[in-house]
Amino acid sequence: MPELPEVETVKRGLEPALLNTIIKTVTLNRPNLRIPFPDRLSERLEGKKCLNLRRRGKYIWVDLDSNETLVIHLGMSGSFTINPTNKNKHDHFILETTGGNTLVYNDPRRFGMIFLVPTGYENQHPAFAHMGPEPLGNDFHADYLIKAIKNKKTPIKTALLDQTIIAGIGNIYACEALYLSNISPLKISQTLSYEQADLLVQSIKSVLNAAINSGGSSLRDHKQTDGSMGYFQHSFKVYNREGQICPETGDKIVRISQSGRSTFYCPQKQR
DNA sequence: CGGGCCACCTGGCGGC
DNA sequence: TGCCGCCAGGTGGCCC
Repeated sequence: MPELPEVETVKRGLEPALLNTIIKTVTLNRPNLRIPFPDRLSERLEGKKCLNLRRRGKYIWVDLDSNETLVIHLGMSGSFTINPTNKNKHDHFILETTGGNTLVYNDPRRFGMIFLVPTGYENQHPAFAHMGPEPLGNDFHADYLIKAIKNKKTPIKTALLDQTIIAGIGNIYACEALYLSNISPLKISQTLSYEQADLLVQSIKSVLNAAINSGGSSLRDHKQTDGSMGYFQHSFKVYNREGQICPETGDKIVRISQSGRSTFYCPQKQR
């Protein structure tokens, strides 16, 4: 599922259940997700207080009072449910807090990741060492983007998925932002004009903020931490809309493949 | 180093 | 109803 808006939605959902509470018990129903769970994970979490929740790109960071930060990535199919009514297949990681809440991580495909980093040294971890700026932050702007792609010969769609250029963009919001910017996903990155880069930056910020305000997107079975669905998928202009009509041009939205991922766009509007 | 390809997994869907 | 191929929100290793 999850790109920046969905991860942000999950982080906000976890906050009331985790912040300033103590992790009472940890249950691991298997030895690994995409990577093995950290050594002695349960002991390193149990009895620790959650001091702060943060998000970096598509990762959630939970700062503990043990000078360790719990890092969670939801992969393609990971989700959290707080106080679920049923046990489900693929419930892999479960936290119970002294506040009386149960947080269940479910992930059918197990592309998710859970690991620990020393608090304050997050950026030394390989996952973050070369990560690009937060798209909603002040240091993501046209000057930055132009510089970041000035030697890039890959299509701009592919560049938007590169987490070392921008953090948190995935396949959906890359397609949506390019549509809003009237830029072809096939356009070679280094050929973007300053004006196009500026419009793209504004479109990225705009679409991500709109998605966050809608509670993220619910594709397939992805739900929020309270079990409810996000709504932003109804606002997709091109993603998953192959063959449908672009409201601006009346032409059909097409699907192509770039770097092994589907790209949806309106060839008339996006040149 | 840049970039393409593929693996990692399970499950849903459409076609036959 | 069942089987099969294809597709899926991400990441990273390998190879050229």
